[in-house]
Amino acid sequence: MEPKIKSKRWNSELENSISEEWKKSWPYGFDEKSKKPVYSIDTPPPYVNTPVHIGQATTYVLMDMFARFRRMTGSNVLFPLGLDRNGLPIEMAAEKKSGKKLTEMPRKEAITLCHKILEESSLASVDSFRKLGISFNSWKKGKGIGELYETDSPDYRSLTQETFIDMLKKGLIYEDARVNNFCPGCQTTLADAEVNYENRAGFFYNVRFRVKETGEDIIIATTRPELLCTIGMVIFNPSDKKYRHLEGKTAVAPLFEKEIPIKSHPSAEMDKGTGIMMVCSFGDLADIRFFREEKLEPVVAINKDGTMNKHAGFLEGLTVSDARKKMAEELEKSDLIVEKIPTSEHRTPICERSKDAIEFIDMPEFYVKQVEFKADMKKHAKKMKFFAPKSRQIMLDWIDSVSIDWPISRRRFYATEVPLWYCRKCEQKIVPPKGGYYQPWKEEPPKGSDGLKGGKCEKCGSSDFRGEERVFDTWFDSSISPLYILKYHKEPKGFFEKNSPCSLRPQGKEIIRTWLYYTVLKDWLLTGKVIFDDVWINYHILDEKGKKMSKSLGNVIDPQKVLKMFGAEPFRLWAAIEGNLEKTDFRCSFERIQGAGKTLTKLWNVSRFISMFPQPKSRPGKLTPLDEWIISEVDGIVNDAKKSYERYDFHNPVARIKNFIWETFASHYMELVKQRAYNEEGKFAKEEAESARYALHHVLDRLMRVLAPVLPFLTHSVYGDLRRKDVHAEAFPEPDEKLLKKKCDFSAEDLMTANSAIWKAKKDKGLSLREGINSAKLPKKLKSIEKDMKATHGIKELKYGSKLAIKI
RNA sequence: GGGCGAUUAACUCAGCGGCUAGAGUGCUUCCCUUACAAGGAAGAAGUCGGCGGUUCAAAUCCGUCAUCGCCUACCA
Repeated sequence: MEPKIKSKRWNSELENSISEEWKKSWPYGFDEKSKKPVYSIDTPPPYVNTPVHIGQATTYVLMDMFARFRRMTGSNVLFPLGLDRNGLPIEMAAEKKSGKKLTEMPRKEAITLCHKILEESSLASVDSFRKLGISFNSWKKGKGIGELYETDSPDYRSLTQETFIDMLKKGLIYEDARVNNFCPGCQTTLADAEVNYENRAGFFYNVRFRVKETGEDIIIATTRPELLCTIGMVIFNPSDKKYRHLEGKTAVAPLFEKEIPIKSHPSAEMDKGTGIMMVCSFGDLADIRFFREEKLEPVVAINKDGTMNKHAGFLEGLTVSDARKKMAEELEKSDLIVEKIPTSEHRTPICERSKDAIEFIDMPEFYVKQVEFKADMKKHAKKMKFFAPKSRQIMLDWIDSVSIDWPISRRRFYATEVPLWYCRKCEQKIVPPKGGYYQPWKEEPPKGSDGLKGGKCEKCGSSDFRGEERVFDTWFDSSISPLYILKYHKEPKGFFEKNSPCSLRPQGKEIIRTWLYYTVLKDWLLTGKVIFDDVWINYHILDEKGKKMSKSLGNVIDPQKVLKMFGAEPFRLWAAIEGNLEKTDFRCSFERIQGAGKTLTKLWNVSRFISMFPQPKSRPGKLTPLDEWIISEVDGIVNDAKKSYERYDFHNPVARIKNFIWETFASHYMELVKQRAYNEEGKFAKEEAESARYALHHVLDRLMRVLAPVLPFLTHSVYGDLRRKDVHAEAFPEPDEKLLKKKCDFSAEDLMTANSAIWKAKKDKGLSLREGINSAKLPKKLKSIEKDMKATHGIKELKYGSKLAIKI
């Protein structure tokens, strides 16, 4: 008998030919006319200027498994690909490439440089996605449902602006000048979510102050001596006896001779530093809060370029870090520093993008209200189903730590423009109508804007307008991705109404506080809905040594390299089996991806073996007990896999399926059924052979379908060769309930133990596995498969007892 | 400082109240048996981080300590 499948192993060239086939007619487009329920996946748009690395590729592969599985269970899957092209990362790349600061050139020029970066940005990521077999709805850019979208397209940006106009009118957005995180390098205000902390080396300076009334010295520790000129108060803990006599007295700041009140305050801890501290405006966010609560007048001594201003006296013009050094020197000269203790533990807030130290500067910015919605947000976080459930806590913790509203305006260039104009004469605000894409820095306000009357300022009649120059935080854009893909702006009462909330948000744990949090907040404020049903949070793929992949460490693995070395299928199988990305990080190892390839070879050859036998047209009237057993085994596994897949767990079921293929099926069932399936010597009845062939094909069929989401190429190839159908268009298999409930006489373990004992006995005697044995005693439960046991092992006399015994 | 997670075979990981604790890789011995030598068969290998406790029963639950990660915070 000749197998229908010719080659002896799976190879990645077969992937290429299937890719070519799919290129000609892409089978995964979104069908708007379909009556099936929509299952929507809000995929994370990767940045285009750097290609995705293997860790990200792993997450998209897993998302693809979710999508493919849902298609097989009767959903119309919305699985669009988006590309992120807005914001600081693009501007940073442009600055690096040109060697110039964008903030120091005309805006048009800066934008031209960004466009250049975007044009040159390779589409390596998109190519990787294609080769990995990811079934996004479309690879074509467009505005249609499911088409590839870009976050800087006029269509996307107009939705971003529309949401701003809406929220502004609803009073959910306001403008205010308050002290906030400011990055001197990027020259813009930042939200808390964009600030990271790093331990940086520095010093504790123990500085000598004088008490005006008593003339005594007090020693105050600080890491920011350059802020001495902004000191607002000196405080000590109310229960600290050492300083109690100073209550209400006046401290004199050294060098500046500034007089400030000394008070007791619970936020001063007795065992920190010297137990008495100075509060300056502003070393950190806590200082801001303190000044606000104590109604102190802050002195802002730092300019927005990160240099000291006139309030800093002799430090004026110096950068913050130079000023710190200079101040320390001056204090030392005057013998005002008692001690200087080096520390590597000084926690410094830094800009997530540029890594510059954050300063606190007041600027007028737009804010989205969020503090007053903390309780609502916690309710929403509890409503969404998190996979894994423990990931919910990350979001709850973050909500707890929110203390100020969300500043959304940025003083940068390549991002969505804040769509506003102002009358130059009377500062009347001009708000354009929803639906357009506006660039106020280079356009006049459009007709129909609020605040205009006949093209003139409604209030003063002037026609001289100033366009807003600020842009939005990129998260203000990103947080509407589910609205965009569900066509909120095009069909709020149609497609959106019908198909929201979005079924699934898959994303990394590190952007829970940004992407997930902001999306849930903003989309709820706009639509009144909790925008996601399910949230799948992935952990990270680490490098071979267990280190996080990052460009700076130089340990980034390109998926193209993996594709070239092994192809998509071993990588996909590895991604499913290696670890549980919902719960923990795991490592990327080429050795282990290659190892996954062995299972492909096994599965391929199992298929090849089965392909030798014709598939019976219908189910034989009677199946042998062995065949009934294997069918109930595979059906049970498929049934459990379905339940796990629904919970986004591919790891456990696929590992189990892999084990089933190698052990239960290939090593034991196939060995036992071979002779009967061949039936070349006519030892078995025709019906018995038919039963074997039916069971073999049944198992193959189930394996192909249950693995189709994981191994789209291999299953497509095998199923296509043997069934002439596309496995991806098949339904996910339902078990044979009758067989599943029927109890077999024996278990898989009984069978394996018996086989192993016989093989071991032969081996111990130095016999080949093909040689026969005279007698064997097997457990009674195996009696129903006597014929198969005899034929497989060549047993002449078979007896039964409670114990297993082999005689040769 | 607070929180979360991890610690299981040489390595990478499953298992998370109940039969002698599993898998892959690696290792040892034998075998080209007509699906597969990128294979097959057999095998060695673990006081499940330490210490206490709950239970008839503990990798599994509780407490505590240690080490390593991550998140979070007003450590002057």
